[in-house]
Amino acid sequence: MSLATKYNPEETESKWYAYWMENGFFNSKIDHSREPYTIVIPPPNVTGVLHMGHMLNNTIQDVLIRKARMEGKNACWVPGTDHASIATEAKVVAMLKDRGIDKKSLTRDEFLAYAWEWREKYGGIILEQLKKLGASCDWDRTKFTMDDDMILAVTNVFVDLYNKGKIYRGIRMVNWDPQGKTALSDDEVITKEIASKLYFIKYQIEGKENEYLTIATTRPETIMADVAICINPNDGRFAHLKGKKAIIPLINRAIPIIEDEYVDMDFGTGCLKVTPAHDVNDYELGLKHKLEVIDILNDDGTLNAKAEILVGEDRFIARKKISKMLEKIQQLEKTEEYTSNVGHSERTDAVIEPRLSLQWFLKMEDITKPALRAVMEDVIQLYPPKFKNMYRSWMENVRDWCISRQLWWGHRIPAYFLPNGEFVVAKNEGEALKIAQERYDEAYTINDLTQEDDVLDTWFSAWLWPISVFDTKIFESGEKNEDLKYYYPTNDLVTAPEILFFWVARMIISGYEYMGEKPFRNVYLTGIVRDKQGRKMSKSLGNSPDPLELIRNFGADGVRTGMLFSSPAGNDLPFDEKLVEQGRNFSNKIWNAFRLVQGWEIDSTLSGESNQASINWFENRFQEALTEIEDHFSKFRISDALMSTYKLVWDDFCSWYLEMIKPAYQHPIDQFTYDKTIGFFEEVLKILHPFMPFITEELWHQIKDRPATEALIISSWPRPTTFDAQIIAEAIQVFEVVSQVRNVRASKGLSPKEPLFLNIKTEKPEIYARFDQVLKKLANISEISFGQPADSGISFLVKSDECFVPITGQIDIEEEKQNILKELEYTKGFLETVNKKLGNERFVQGAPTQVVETEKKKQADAEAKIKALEEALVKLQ
RNA sequence: GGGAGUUUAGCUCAGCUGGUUCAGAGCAUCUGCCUUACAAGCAGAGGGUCGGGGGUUCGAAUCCCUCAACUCCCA
Repeated sequence: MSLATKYNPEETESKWYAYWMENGFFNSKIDHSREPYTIVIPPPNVTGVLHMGHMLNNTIQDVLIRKARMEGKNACWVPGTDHASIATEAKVVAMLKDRGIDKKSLTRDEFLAYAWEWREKYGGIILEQLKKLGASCDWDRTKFTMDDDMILAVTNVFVDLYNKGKIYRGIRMVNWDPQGKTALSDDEVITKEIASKLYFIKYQIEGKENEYLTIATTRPETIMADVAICINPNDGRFAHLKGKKAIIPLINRAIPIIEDEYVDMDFGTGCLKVTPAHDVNDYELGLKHKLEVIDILNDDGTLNAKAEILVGEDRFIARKKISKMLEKIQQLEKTEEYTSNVGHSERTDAVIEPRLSLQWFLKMEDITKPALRAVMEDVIQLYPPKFKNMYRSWMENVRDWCISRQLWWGHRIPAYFLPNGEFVVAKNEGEALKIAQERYDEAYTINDLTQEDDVLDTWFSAWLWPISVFDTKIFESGEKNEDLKYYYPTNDLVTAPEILFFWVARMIISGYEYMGEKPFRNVYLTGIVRDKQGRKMSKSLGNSPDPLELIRNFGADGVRTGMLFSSPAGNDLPFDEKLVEQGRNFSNKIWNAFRLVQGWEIDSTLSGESNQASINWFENRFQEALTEIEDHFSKFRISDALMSTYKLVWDDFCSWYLEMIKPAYQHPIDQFTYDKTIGFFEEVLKILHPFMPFITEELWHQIKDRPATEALIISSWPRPTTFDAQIIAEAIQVFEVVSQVRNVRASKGLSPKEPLFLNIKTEKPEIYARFDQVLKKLANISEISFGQPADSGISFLVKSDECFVPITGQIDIEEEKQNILKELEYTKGFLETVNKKLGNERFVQGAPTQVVETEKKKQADAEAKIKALEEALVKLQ
């Protein structure tokens, strides 16, 4: 035997991946004779290295794409990465810091040169890692959201939407990340519950020596930005304060006391400090009452000159100091422990500062409508469908999308400011100048243009992905190229629910806006990979295994199946190394099954007749399983499809079929059975291939030498046909007898080597006769007889067939009696409930006839069983 | 505060329109085996009354109500 007893994946994997690449099996070209099957990868960001979430997500995509390829579809999986403005810029800034370079000392172009250098060096890592997993992407199509043509696409979309009046510039309260020094969209903010304090601060009433009002706030450092105190007009407690002014402590500025029903009389003290520059609600209130806006914070979260005191201090330090200062002048009445929800930057984890700034927005109200409808009407199907609710609530309450970011790394906004304070939007300087000259002043030159410094939100490029990976020109010309016509809409999108709004919804929006058509048919939402304690796997927690290490230890096939064993759509995957271990064991099982078959000698003079029943059974069983597997796939139940495959291979093929037809040691096998078995093996390898591409391709070529045109990856998926359920049921009956005989041996301590007699009392002896050889081999039976047994022995029932194993000496008659009595009692009880049902007229009349029929059959079976048990009991006497 | 989801064997999960494919699977556990394909294995076994309570029905894991716990989304 030339093969090792243990499968060694490392060599196999690199060999076959190279082979697939060399033969261009991953590449897809337009072919109108075949149906396209397209997936665009959720572009991992260039800063990333492969993590467990990617592993799960890309394994699923690879399973889908490989199956489609085998089904004869023109499978096209487009890979790529996105530029991840914030994350990448943060990495580059950090890298520069290590080299002793301050970002502020660089020009934009100098900084971008470093950024590109960084991306050249690290940007491709994650794609290389995907190859280790076996991902069969069309690498020739690899895209990056900041490729020249992709930038142009984004620019054109911006200009187009601006010209349509959908993009505007406005002052808004945005989520400011003082660390990243950029605005964030609402989706990039994570709210966390933080234990903080509620500070009760006394404000003196103007002109009254000893009269104060008290406000409660979690942010005492913002009192210097207060412009009013607000009370509820219905609040009798404060009626006397109407029209008066209060004095801000420490800086002694008088501010009006205003009235608005917005104030919650039950919360805090009922007096609300109004700070429009630093709170969203206060900002709205400020607009309503036409209040002044005083912004006391710098973009890095330190206090500015308008604060008058503590200028230059960080906001959190200022908070502590102000608390002390207030205490000193006895205007801090008290503090209370308080849990508040505080927004944090998804990228930098800095506490978000609500901040007023001039930003670019995309109007969402109209543009989202077709996208909402598409999902609600299942034109685009979400798996699992429970996400429809979430999708709807988001789309119905969507706010305008803040698309500008105060960063350098990204798509620079194509807006050009003019000396007269106006701006024009155009795809390049030349166009912009032309418009500026036409609209404002013929005398303008290129030097009069100053381009907007901000870049666009990363998602503003990613939302075009299903279109732009095929065609970047359409956004300019409106003409679709051939690729786009052929591959769009794509078929399935596999991604995480976390980015359902960030990304999926926006792709749907842009799909309808620019193609008038959905970007994909199905969206499969994977769960989050968690550790055993249920925590999300993350770099900062250090609770994530290294995926490449896992692949080294368990094989890519093992890891792929391990990830899929327990990951129903939309459900989190509690990761446990046990899972990939199970995957590895499965690889090994398949490997060894092959070693067995490969070692057989063939004797062409032998007849395979005795194996005919086994072969027949497996053919039908395979079809049954295939039908099941297809059904699972059609519902995106990938885990279940894998489990059905797993059981077919391990239980049916290895544990039953191979054992049934296996020749005795050092005996040859007949040609017919051998050929059939190899045929089965090949079919099994095919259905395993999407899950375990490497080992299956290896064994496929171990079976025989084949040219590249016959590689497994491009072989054809087995066609489901009808199967005979009767044949399968009969085999199960025989298997059950085998199990029971083995059980008798185990419970009586008999050696498997000692042959036994078996007597079966049945109405259908032909079933057992057909599997005569199998029964004898698998249960080590020397002789099978039918009819009434002469001797006493151990008996058991399989359905209503009564089996006897005559053994002498070792039987404990009393124990046997007890066993039979126990079963008899149970069966009688069972019969009673059935009889009760059938005796109930309302049941007989009300229930469907089929149900009544099965009850009658249950009755007959139970009666037969009771009779058989009673006879067995008599025999024991 | 509003909304959604989950709760079935030790663990992770299936159980579609209420009725034998209704109590299942895989893993784990226990027992016996190194039987020349595989100890990363083989053979066998045990284990849950379906979160609690109430209701509808001839019949409920499945429908309704209620309580509880957990998770997520939005505010």
